[in-house]
Amino acid sequence: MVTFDKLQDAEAYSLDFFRERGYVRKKCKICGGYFWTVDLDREICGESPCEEYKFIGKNLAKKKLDVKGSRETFLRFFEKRDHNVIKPYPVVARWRTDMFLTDASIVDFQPFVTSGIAPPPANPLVISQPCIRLVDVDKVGLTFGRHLTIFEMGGAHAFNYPDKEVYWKEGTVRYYHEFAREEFGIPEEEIIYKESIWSGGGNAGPCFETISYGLELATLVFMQYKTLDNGLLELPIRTVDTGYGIERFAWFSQGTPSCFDAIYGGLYPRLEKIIEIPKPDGKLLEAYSPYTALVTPKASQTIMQARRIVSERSGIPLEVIEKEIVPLERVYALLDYTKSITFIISEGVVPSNVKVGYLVRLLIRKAYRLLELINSVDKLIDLIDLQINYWAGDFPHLREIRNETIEIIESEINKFKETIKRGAAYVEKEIKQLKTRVDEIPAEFLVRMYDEKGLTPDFIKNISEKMGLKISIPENFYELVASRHLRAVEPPAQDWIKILEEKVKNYPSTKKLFYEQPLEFVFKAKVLGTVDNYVILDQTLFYPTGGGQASDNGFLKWGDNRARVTEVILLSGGVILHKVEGPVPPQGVEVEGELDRVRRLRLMRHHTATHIILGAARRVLGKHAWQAGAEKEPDKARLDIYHHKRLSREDIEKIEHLANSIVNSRIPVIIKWMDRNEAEKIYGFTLYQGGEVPSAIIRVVEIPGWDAEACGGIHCENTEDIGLIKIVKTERIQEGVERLIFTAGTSTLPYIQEDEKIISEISTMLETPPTSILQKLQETINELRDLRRRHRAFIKIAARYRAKELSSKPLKFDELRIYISREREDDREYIFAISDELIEAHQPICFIAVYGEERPSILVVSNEEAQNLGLHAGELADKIASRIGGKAGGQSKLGQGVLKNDVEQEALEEIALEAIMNILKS
RNA sequence: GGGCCGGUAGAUCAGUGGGAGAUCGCCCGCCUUGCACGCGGGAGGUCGCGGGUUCAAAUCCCGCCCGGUCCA
Repeated sequence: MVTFDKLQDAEAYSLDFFRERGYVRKKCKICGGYFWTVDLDREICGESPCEEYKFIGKNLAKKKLDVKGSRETFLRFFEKRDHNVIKPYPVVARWRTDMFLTDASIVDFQPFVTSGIAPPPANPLVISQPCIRLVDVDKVGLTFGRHLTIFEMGGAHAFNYPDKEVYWKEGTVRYYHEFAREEFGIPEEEIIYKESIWSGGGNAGPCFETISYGLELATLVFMQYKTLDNGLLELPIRTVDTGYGIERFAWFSQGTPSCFDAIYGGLYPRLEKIIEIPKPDGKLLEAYSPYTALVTPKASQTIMQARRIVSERSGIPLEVIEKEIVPLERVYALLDYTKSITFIISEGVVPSNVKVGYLVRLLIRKAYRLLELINSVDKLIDLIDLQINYWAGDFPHLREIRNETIEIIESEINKFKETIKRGAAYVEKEIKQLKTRVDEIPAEFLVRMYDEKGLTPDFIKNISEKMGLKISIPENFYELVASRHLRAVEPPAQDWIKILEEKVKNYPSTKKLFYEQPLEFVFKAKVLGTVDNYVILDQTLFYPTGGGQASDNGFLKWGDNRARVTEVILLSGGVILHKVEGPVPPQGVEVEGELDRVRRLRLMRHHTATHIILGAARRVLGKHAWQAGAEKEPDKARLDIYHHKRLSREDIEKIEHLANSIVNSRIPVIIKWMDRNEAEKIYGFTLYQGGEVPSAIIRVVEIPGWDAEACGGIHCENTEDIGLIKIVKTERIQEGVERLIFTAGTSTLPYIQEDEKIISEISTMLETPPTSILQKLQETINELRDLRRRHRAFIKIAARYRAKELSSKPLKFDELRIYISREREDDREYIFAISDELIEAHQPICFIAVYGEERPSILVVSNEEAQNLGLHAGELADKIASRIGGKAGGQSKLGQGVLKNDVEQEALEEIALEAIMNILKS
């Protein structure tokens, strides 16, 4: 264990190489950082924002290179120096649980290689890895391409084991130096090595940032420590982690005003046919570009601040920047975003509101808003298509999956348009209201609209300005949003697994018999010990819960004793625990284990069926249909897959047909243990449907020609053993994730029986055979509607007669007319209709009715004139109700309530009149 | 995985505990050569589902389903 200060020791950066070449260590007078240079007069480290770019418009490199040229130069350089070239990994880091996107080349080898669990595919190796970083997404364009959401990181990596040293700091810096000088012709005095500390993903180490002409071209990291709370721990494996900026080398070699010109220069002619590319004066650009080095993409610097700095130093007025440069920046950002979108979607990510799907949704929305700003809102798909064609030469999978990519993005755009449309109507309405109360839009409103409706402040600004309400967007808007989400996080529950692991840490790992003998159900084993009611055996046939497969159940027997095994779990140390009910076998005894045979066979069928269904879904829905989760139980299984639409009846039937055709084809299921790197080479990363697998050797379950997955579950020997696969239900558990619930083999029977029971009961109730229940039901519904309509009509007629009857004999007090009626029919509509008929005249009228048999209701209606006499209908209703037993209430014109006891006409009249008299008297 | 918002007529939505509403669309009539507009009339609803509180729930509370959105 060492302290963090260790990383700042000058010793960590002092190399023989520097002494040989005459490098000296200096302190930057601007940023205060240490750097190495051969230029004794140099006082500034050269890294942005300390210094502006010095290579713009110049021809400093040996040759001009595009991205491909830059990449090839890099790969071939290291290939010639004994590095094996490795193909790039996906940009979606599905082999990792701690991150969504590959943001550095070393990510490909974490955590298994860097931690020593698995060997690297080669050592040393070299790779050009497309990386995606979204942290500075809003400032892409501002720095003229120093920052990109997607870029290629040239990684030359060496893994140094205690017993095998490849190369370390000296070798790394020498390679870089040779590369910069020989391949790009950068003179030694322009190659600066700046000291820095790198830390990320729980690791840390010293590093050099290499700088030439104001541009950082590479970072050479020496990953050496594991970071702990109180210090650093030396790692057994020291990793050389270099990141050469492929696009930056291309930019430097071309000296174009922006990095985007270097990356996309070849694309501009075709791009211009789709959108207008602003063309500021070339001299203006060359004058402006060097000072974009002064922009730092940090949250603390606002975009306006950044612009002011560049304006001051370059001497170009802000108005000119706004008019000439900003539109160009938008096109730059658009190019970058659409490339990121293309790469992510092409790897089968479905836009959604969770996980990586959310990240790509944000990108698509940002690209869409940018297109709106340049009046080309319908061109997103054209740009995606352009990117596919532009990069497909180097990344062929982009073209292979083109149609699917386009369809998913189109669907996402349509969803966004809907959101915008709904949002606009809502905001207009809200602003109309706000205008009556305030004269400026409150910040809280902006935050609420963003949080609830996904509407950005600039969108609201548009609308509110049109409607003439002032608005100012707070600089700390996104902090306000974040603060809305600040809530105390619940501490994680006490982990009982951890406690068990601690208790069994001295036991040897349990021998697993279930992989060798998947169709054996009885075994003998020795009891090594027990913890509470958990039994530890030396070996077992019981499969523990894992990989989404439920555990086996069964019995342990010894002598005349029998214990029921209800759960089996595998602890991280390799010890398997058998949870038992009944007597617990004593330590040292030999037991006979017996599995619940039917349960196990059902689990096997469901597991193999899950692989088959996944293969079918990927064929029916597309390659984006990755597994999002799965669970196999004896009576059913479920598989969650990514998909951007609800599954139609047709989709489901297609999947069922395909899956059952694999069952019928009687395909043997092949299971083999393979070297991790080799398996990835043969099957690709679709192996990891179930998530990461932390080992050098992985177990591959293959249904030849259909599906291959890294999987620890127990499977059928042959697809035909499954018998039948039936999807019984689908749900959408989240946007972009569909859940398929299905059954295999005889587990299907209860579902069929249940359906049949329901159909048969409906059939009986409708008094019609099952084949015509639909028609009969339709007729029944039609009839119901017709009856309802007629009922309403007759109520009106009946009420008119009843009202006429009542109005002929009102109780009168002066000009007040009172109608009191005990109605047997329990129909409120009817009573109201009578009331409406009676209440019309222009004199005080009060109508009191009790209706219904069981729990009679009371209704009191007073017209305005009656209310003026003091006859508050609600109070009157309550007074009457409380006399009879019951409660009521209401407003002055209308009172309602329910009575506990029945009341006849005479009694009702007596009580009601008394109540009215009391009110009139007071 | 968590937070927030919403679900009322075919569509868009109003309705803060006391009778289910508006606009558009639909149907009929009038006006007009015809269409559109205009005028008059009409049909259309298990207020997402289930439970609770209450004399009384579209409305308040709880759970679920569905949709939207933000965050990790």
